[in-house]
Amino acid sequence: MDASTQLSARAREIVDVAHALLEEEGADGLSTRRLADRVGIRAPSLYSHFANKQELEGALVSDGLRELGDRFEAAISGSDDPVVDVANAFRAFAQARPHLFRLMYRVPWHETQLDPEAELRTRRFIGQATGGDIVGARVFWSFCYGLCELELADRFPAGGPVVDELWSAGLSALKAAMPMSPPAA
Amino acid sequence: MDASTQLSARAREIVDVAHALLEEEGADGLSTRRLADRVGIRAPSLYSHFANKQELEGALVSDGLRELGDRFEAAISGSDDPVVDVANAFRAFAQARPHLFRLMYRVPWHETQLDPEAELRTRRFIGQATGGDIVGARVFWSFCYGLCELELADRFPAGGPVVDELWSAGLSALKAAMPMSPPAA
DNA sequence: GTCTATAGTGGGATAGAC
DNA sequence: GTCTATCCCACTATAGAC
Repeated sequence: MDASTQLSARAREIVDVAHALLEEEGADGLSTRRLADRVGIRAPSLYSHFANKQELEGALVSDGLRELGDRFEAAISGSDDPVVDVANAFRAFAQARPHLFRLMYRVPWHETQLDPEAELRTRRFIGQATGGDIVGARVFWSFCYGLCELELADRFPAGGPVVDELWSAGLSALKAAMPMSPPAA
Repeated sequence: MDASTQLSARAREIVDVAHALLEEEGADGLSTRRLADRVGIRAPSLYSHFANKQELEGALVSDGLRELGDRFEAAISGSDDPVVDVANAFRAFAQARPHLFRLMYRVPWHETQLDPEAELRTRRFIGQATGGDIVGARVFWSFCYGLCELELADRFPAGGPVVDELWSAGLSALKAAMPMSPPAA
C-alpha cells in the first residue's frame, strides 16, 4: 500500500498526532510510547495500524511531500521567476517544518513506502521551474538542500553574513550561469 | 577537554576500533555493546574513558575534521584551481568515509565537544581557496555539502545525468558567477 | 478490526565492588 | 580500569479479549 494515500480514519488520526509531536519535540521525541500516550492507546496498538515505525514515518514524509508540492504549485502559478520562487518555497517549508524536513531527507526512501505520486509531483514542479533542464534542477536542488540543512543545523557561525545573503547570492549565481530555458510562456 | 587532542592511549585505541566499526556497519551499528565486544571489554567500561556516547562520537568527528583538513591542505598546495580542488577533496572524503561524513554533519556541534582547532583549520583552507570571500565560501560549501549528502542518500534517480556531471556543472556555474578573488599568488 | 497484556531483544547509562 | 548487576526505554511479536 502506498503509505498514506489510503489511510484509515484511525491511522490518519494517529499520523496527525505524530505530526504535532514531531514538531513539538523533534525526531528524538517521536517515540511509540509518547505517541500512543497522546493518542490515548497503548504503544503496541500502533502496530495494528502500521507494520513498524518506518511505515509510520513514511506516512509523515508523504504528508510532507504533499505539502511541499502544494507550496511549489502556489509558488509557480503566475510567477515570472519560477526558479527563485520555487527555491524560496523550499526554504520556507524547511523553516516552517524543520523536523519534518530533516526527517524527509534523512530516512532512506528505498526502505520505506512513500506515496510515489506525491514525490513525482514535487519533481514535476521543479522540472517546470527549470524549464525541463534536469542538470540545472539537480544543481539547484543540491544548493538549496545543502544550505537549508546547514542553516537548520546552525552550521553558519554567527558574526558572518546573514543566511539570506548567502541564499540570494547562490541563487543569483546559479541562475546566471546555468543554461536553463525560461518556462514555457 | 577537547575531545581527542589528548586522548589516553586506551581511549585512542577505542576510537580506532569505533572508526572501523562505523565504516563497516554504519551509524546504527555503532552501539556501545558492539564496540565493547570488539575492544574486548564490557560496555559499561567504555564510560571510564568517555562521559557518554556523544563524547565518543565527538572524538570520531574530530578525527574526521583532521583528516578533512589534511586532504584540503594536500589539495591546495600547488593548485592553480584551488576552489575546485578543495571541493573535489571534500567530495572524495565524503565517498571515502561516508558514515563518518554523515556523522560529522548530523551531530549537533554545540552539544558535543569537538577539537576546535581541527574545525578552524578546515575553515582556513576553504577561506584560502575562495580568496577570503566568506559569502562565496559558504555558497560553495552549501552546494558541495548538499550534493554529497544527496548522492550518499542515493537521492538522484538513476537514468538521469551522472552525478559527476551535476558536480562539475554546479562548480563551474558558481565559479563563473561568484565574485571570488583569486588566491594570493 | 481494534485494542490489551505480556514477553523478549537490544540500546544507553549508573552504582558499587574488586 | 574493569567488572557485575541493574535500570530505563525503545521496537517487535504473539496470544487473546471485545
